[in-house]
Parts: sequence; structure tokens; C-alpha cells
Amino acid sequence: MDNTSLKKIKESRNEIFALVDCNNFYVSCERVFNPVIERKAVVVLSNNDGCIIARSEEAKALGIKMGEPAFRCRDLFEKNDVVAYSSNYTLYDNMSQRVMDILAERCPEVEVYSIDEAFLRLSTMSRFNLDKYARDIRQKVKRWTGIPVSIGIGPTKTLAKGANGLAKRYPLFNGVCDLSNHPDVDKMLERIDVEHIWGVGKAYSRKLFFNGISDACKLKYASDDWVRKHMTIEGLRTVWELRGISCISIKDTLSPKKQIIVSRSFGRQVKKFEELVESVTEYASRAAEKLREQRSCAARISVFLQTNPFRNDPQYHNIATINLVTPTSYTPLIVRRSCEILSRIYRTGYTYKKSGVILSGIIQDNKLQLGLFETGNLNEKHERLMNATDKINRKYGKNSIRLASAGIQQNWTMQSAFRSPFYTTRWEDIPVAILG
DNA sequence: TCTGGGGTCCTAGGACCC
DNA sequence: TCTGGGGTCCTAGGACCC
Repeated sequence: MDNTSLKKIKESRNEIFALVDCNNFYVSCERVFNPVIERKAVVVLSNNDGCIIARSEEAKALGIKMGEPAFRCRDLFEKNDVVAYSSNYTLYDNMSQRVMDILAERCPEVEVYSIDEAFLRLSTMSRFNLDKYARDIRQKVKRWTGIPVSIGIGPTKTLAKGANGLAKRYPLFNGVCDLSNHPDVDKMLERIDVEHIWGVGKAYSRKLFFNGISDACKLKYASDDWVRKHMTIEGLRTVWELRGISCISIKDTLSPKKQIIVSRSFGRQVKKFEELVESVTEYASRAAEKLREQRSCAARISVFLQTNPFRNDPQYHNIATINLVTPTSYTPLIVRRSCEILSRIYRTGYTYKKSGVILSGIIQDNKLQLGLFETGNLNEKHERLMNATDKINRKYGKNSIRLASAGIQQNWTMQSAFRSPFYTTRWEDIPVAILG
């Protein structure tokens, strides 16, 4: 073992991480405001009410699979009285924010990892209080937001993730599992199948299985060379993490995105170029807005277009990219160039299902290299215009002000037939308590 | 009839340059 | 028969995550 490895081990000796994960998050959000569905089988559907993306325990018990198309479950839903919701991201985002705020109040180093998960760095805390600390967080989150969470603790993020899975699976843990202080970690790792390890997906788990590595404990003791060769440096990192050597640190949550994608399937089949222009205008505008939110600009724009791969129609999909001379975040420019790309890839005679806009080559506004005769990403007039539109849209709701080419009717937009009210973000939708 | 959306990192291979 | 070598940059594609 070389010096850098040794140094790493020394440095990582004292790390402790917790992973806080909301249980069946989207379903739990719906249940907070509609307790009638508390013990029922509940699912939440993806955009366009297409696939199942969240399931209550009762729904899992019925054999409903993650990602399954909703139309295939219709009979099952009816027979078992399953309650289905369209996804309501406005609600979920807001509930997520509430949970994360509570965590931030209790821990100085929080990485919001996804809408329903956060890593906490607890390395400076006393080892003896971890369990109590975690249980306290769990109880506060439940009481103040209504959302149940599970907490896993370990000397690395991968082990904290693993611990979290165990906390969810075995009721005896009562929601908190600590692998940082466990007498027989290997025994616990034997209970985690390889495909459930953070960083091991479908392809790797198949490969591992063929090589006799079927659980986290076996992977922990696999040979470095073999892992490096077959699973790249990332795989090796995972293995070291299983050994308790922290290789993945807490990430600054505010780090800006390197790529921004806005894309959506249409609520119906679309053939007309004009409707595609509307969608691309809409998505490009939204992407530019996201860009400005993180104070950056993009040097590259890609637009893609595709037919519905599940139909027997003639299929077509294409993507084209342009590089901008000067990176920008100016909506009208991004929209104009996006529509130019669209007209390059559009072909008549196809029935389209989806389009999208990707912004990449993203750099921070203040690091912009200017061309000799340029004044900046946005000239003063453009900047004022963007500031004003962003402000109006923040205050009066998305799309209060937008480009006319995005269309007025927009009857290609997605369907969400079973969406719950915006309980927490719209006055008319705020629940009313009736004292009886 | 009906099948989501948005990210990250790593690697191999081609283009290009000297 | 032989057909340089090495470096950098970029992109596409594959793996992963939620």
C-alpha cells in the first residue's frame, strides 16, 4: 500500500455519516394531507400518469413494481382498491424543503442528495450519542412535517446507505441502524445483496454475481485489481467504502449543475412543426431560467426529438447540438437558437412523443471569457429584462410572463388526471380544519 | 388508448497538433 | 515489406444515482 492510500486511511478513520431517507416519500406527502389513505395501497404516477414511481408498503405487498406502466396495473388497482395520484412536484418540493430545514437546524454539514434524501456528517459528534441523536431527528421530522424517515449511520457514505436499507427492511431497528458502532459489520453486510449496494447497478450486479460475489460482504473482500479492471475507479471506491475507508466526502450542495435538461413527453401525439416549436420554446425558456438561478451561462445547446418507441409507427429520433461563440443565459437567444436546431432535425411524416432541450458547457457568469468586442453575457438591457421576468414569475407563479412562441393553448402538455391540490403553496388549496 | 425526468462520472477513441 | 510518436481535447456511450 502506498503513501497516499495510507494517508487516506488515517484521515478517514474518524468519519461518521448518516443518511436520512424519507420513506416512500411521494406517497407519504399525499398521506400527510389525506389521512384517509393511511392504511391503503397508494401509488404515485410519473408525468403523463405513465409509470409508477412511488408505492406505499401496501402497494409493494400487492406486487406492484417500481417503474411499471400504470395502464398494465389497471385491473389490479380496481380489484384491490389502490389509490393512484398524479405526481405533484410542487407539493413534494415544498415538503422536502421542510424536512431539509429541520436537518439543517440540527447538523452543520448537510448534503441534500435528492428530493427525499440527505447525508449528514457527524464526525465531530460523540460516538455514544449517535443513536439517540438519530432517533430524535426522526421523531422531530415526523412530528413537524408528518413525513416518516429512516436513518442509517456508518463510517462511510456507502455504509450509511447500506445501514439505511437495513433500517428500512428490519422492523427491529425501529428506523435507525448504526453500522459505525456494530459488533459484527460483516454479518450485517452479508444481508445486503450486491444489487442493493450504492454504486452497483444492474450491469455490475450481474457481472459480480457471475463471479461469485453475491453480497456486500463478499464485495468488501474482492480483489482490488479485479474490481478496478471490471468496474473502473468508481467501483474500487465503492469497495473501499465498504471496508470503512471514506472515499466520498460530503458535497457542497450549492455546486452548480454542469448540464441542464428540460424535456417532457407530450400528453398526446404531436405531428405539427408549430406545436414542436411551442414545446421547445417552453423547455428552452425553463432551462434558461434554471441557468440564471445558478448564475451561470451555457456555451452549448442541444435539442432532441423522438417518436414513441412503444408504438408500431415509423420511428425517428435525432439530436443536434450547436456551440455558441459567447456563452449566454438570455432566454430569447437560447429559444431562437433552439428552434433553429429543431428545424434542422424535424422531419414530416412522424408522430412525435417527446422533445427536449439540453444546455451544457456551463460556466459561472463571473468566470466568463469575453470576446474582444463583447460586453458580457447579458448587456445591461438584457440583464434588466431577465431580472424582471424572473421576478414576475417567482412572484406570480411560473409562466406568468413568457415568450409568445410557447403558445397559449399548449394542448400538447402532459396529463395529470389525479393530481392532489397544492396544499402548501396555493391559498385556495390550503386545507381547512373543521372543529366538530 | 396508455410506458417519466433529470442528473453525475469514467473511458475509449477520434481529431488535431507538433 | 515498410507506414512516427506522443500529447491534448472533445465527444459518445455506458455505467450509475434518485
